[in-house]
Amino acid sequence: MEKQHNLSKNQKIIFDLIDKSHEPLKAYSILFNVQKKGINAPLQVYRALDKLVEIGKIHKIESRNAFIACQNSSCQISKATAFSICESCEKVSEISNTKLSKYLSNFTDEAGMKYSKYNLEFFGLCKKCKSK
Amino acid sequence: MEKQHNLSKNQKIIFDLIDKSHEPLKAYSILFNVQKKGINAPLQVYRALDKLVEIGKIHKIESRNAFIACQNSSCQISKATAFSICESCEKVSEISNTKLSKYLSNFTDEAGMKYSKYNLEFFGLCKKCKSK
DNA sequence: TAACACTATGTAATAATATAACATTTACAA
DNA sequence: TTGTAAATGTTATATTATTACATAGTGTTA
Repeated sequence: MEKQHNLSKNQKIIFDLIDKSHEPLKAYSILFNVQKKGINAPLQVYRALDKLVEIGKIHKIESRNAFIACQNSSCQISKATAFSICESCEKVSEISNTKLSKYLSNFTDEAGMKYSKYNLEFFGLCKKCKSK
Repeated sequence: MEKQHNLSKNQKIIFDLIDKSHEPLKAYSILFNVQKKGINAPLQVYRALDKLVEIGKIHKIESRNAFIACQNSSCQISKATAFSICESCEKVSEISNTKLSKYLSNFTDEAGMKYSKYNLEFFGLCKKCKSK
């Protein structure tokens, strides 16, 4: 059983916005969009984002400074994430591939270290953009 | 044969600084350090960084907004990078593991796409920090 | 060598992303 | 009901990165 996290008011507002979006959202674009709901300051957004990332409801796309909802019900706690990013249209998809995640979780470096946490970003052209 | 890139004056100053450093450097810390050499503005730093990243002499650690020199003579052109990052002391090492890079370069997603470009960041505790 | 294209530089202003510090309130378990 | 952790609200500020415009250097080729 996953731990149930009851989102607070701000967390819920911001999660709902990100979850409904079909593209990664940036912090200040989120801020702009939630101002009518009484969230006025960057810090309120960043605090909610931090918490949502921490509990695995959203992920940060590091190379884009943007946030998307987790597409993968099984990674709510894990911090092992993989994405594909289209360099033309900026579409981002979360990759949930058991083989890949097993491979990376079991990866052992030269010093014999394993890492349960990782973030992988693949770059290329999505199907649509490729066929243009 | 790799293409030889003759670094310009600013590029050389900034590359040398990063290359000598034992830790990733941030843009404004670089700026501070090269002011005595006549580089006065952020843009001068960012332009050099962009170019150095483009030609593969340095890499950006996305999760840290910092730059390190490429440790891997064979990735001067490739944009396929992997790093381990210690969450305690922030030590960053470039991983050059042929198996890993082959695995990732050959990875095919659900839609049948391959990606020659990727960035992977592993997080954990380095040996030193683990034994504390 | 002149003309051209391309790359790099210099400078000022500003945009975009993120955090510090402090006061207060809410949720909820002991 | 009291103590504690989490969340909120607000202001100010720090950090990271880009736009816009003017100038200078480098290398090619006519």
